[in-house]
Amino acid sequence: MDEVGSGAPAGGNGAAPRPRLEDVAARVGLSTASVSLVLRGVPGPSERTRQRVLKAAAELGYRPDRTASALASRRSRLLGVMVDIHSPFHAELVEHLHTAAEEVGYDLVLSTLTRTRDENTAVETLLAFRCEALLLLGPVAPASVLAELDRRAPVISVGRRIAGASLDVVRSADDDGVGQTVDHLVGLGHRAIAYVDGGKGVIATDRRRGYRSAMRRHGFDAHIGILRGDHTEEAGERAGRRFVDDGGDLPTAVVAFNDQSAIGLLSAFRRAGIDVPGAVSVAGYDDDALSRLAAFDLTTVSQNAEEQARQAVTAAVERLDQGRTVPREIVLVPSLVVRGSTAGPR
Amino acid sequence: MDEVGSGAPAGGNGAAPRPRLEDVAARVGLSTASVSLVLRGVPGPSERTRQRVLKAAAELGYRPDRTASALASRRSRLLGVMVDIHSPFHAELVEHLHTAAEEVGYDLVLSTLTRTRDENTAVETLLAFRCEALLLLGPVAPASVLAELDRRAPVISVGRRIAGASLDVVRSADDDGVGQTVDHLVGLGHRAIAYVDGGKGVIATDRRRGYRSAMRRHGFDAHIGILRGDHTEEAGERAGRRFVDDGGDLPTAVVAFNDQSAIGLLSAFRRAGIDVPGAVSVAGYDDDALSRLAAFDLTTVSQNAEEQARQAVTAAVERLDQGRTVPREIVLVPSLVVRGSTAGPR
DNA sequence: ACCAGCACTTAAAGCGCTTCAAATCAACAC
DNA sequence: GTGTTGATTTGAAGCGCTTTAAGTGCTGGT
Repeated sequence: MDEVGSGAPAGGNGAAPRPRLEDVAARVGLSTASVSLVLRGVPGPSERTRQRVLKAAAELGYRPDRTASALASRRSRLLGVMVDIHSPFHAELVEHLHTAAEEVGYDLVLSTLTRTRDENTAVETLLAFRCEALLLLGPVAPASVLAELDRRAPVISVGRRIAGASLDVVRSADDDGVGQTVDHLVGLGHRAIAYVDGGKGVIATDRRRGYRSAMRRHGFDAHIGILRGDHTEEAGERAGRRFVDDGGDLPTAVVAFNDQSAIGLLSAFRRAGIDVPGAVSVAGYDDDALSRLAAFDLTTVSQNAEEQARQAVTAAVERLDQGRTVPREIVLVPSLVVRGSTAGPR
Repeated sequence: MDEVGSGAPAGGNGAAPRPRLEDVAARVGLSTASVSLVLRGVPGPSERTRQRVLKAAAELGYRPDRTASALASRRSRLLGVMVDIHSPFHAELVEHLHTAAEEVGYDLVLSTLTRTRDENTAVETLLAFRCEALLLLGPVAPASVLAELDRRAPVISVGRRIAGASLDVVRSADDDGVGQTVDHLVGLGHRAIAYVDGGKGVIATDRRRGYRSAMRRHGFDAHIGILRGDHTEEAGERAGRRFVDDGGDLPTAVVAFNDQSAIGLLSAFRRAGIDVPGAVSVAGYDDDALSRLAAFDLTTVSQNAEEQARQAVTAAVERLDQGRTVPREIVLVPSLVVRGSTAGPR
């Protein structure tokens, strides 16, 4: 690549350099120190000064430079969030994280997981940005790795339980959630209730356990049936096709690891002409946006994304601004959301 | 909020302060200048020095502080990306943007649009991070606002045409894409082809125009039928229900603004017992992950997310490192992806 | 010996902002 | 007048890194 340009990070065209604190200070004939205080809302400056500074800053279109202030204050006021950009549930969490963070004066930095970007890269990026705490949405890394990471910056595991609990966790009781779903189906008269698994993560393990123990609790050990799967629509669909191809003894209800899987499952059924919930009931998990669509109208479990986001931010703030050092685990109670994809057995 | 803690941005627990350039320098008995050169791969330092520095840095677990280097170099090497976190298509773009940016030594900062976070906030956040260029995915702001923004930092509009073209645009020919879809349906024998609109944005306008003109081109003016909608699954579903409720003269094919809408549409049809593509064909736009699912198997239009991402990054680099100042518009040719949701009319 | 030329290194001046200790000032009490 | 006090304001020292002009040694040529 041949360098032709000036290398200057100039604005679009003939951009004037952005105004600095010093420019604002000069305009009102004060020191940069005073201007800094006013702009940050620190008590001290007189009302008159405050007004003049604010006016001058507005006139100049001054925007503080985060980079510089982070360096000087040794505080970035940034929370790093690791998300799976393909997950609707994460999208919802991020929405709420944004508002929760804003309320306490923090900003978010998002780092996404993709096919070519693993948890490690994502987290290192966050750290390079000097995020003060890391909110990891459904991390997959082993507990030991996360514990190690926690020594670099407070880590909050969102949605996933951590064995030794050496770091903060905000999650909902996944086993309970699936248990409620099974209870609901049993209440409708189902016995042959199958489960489409979510893979090897801790979250998947918990939900699977919830299914298993609920089935046993109802004395349906013999009906326990778990199909391999993961967190994608594709996995749900594959499971659906397997059911269809098997023909014979279809279960009367299927519970999926999450809504994405459930939607794949449901669509596969309907496409094969199998009525849901007429012929088979389907339930998901997460209560994500799609599950609410009338066309899917999926019975699912709400994890209360908003509350989880709020608690995660609170946990971070406690660590950062209130000196908490002992780990905390916050377990929310999930709640079943009954919609139209479940009904009595055929 | 009562401040209890030390306010120190300490790591999880008894965290040692992260090593600085100076620490590495001290360890090898060199100046920070030399270390900086080595670590940035600038030619100059001798091979021996290079090795020793690298070794020391590794041993100390040194990580450069972006914040500081951005400040010092007046270059952040950051590209700001504004995305709709609920859009599967954007998710795909982001994936490719990541790899494209990495290849040219830039990093991405994501700023999401949510119900409570508009384009303006998203962009200001990006600027506060000192992003050197702004890649806006499907921006909705008026051209004048974007042009104004372009004076602060080069703006690349991705996916959306800009009237006066005073800034860079990377997009695909939306009208052509929808045109191809209509041609395909006409080829299958359809005449009554309806369209579910995407709202008021420029992209929606272009696609709508593509539909209209293709219909006219085929002499089907009388069959032109446009239903109100937007970019969500919900809109598609509402449109689907409207068709179903109307009963009577259902079109034999429906083209939707995007895949999300198409999936809502298709699901609404199937749920109502209307076979797709048996009774009605459905087509979408974007070729996003869900459209490929066998259960939906949606005929759609590929915008080539990868190429768009690559071009967008290239455009930014040209602006930033190669001194280009005249705007460029790159229009890719979309390609129809025929799948199972379209077939001959009933 | 002496100097040019080359290959490395580094001192030092910031980048734009925050932080405090210290200075300034007006108002007051003696 | 003088000393005090509380309210404001500010000088100056960085934050951790980049950058550039200015070294420092060496080599080789003469």
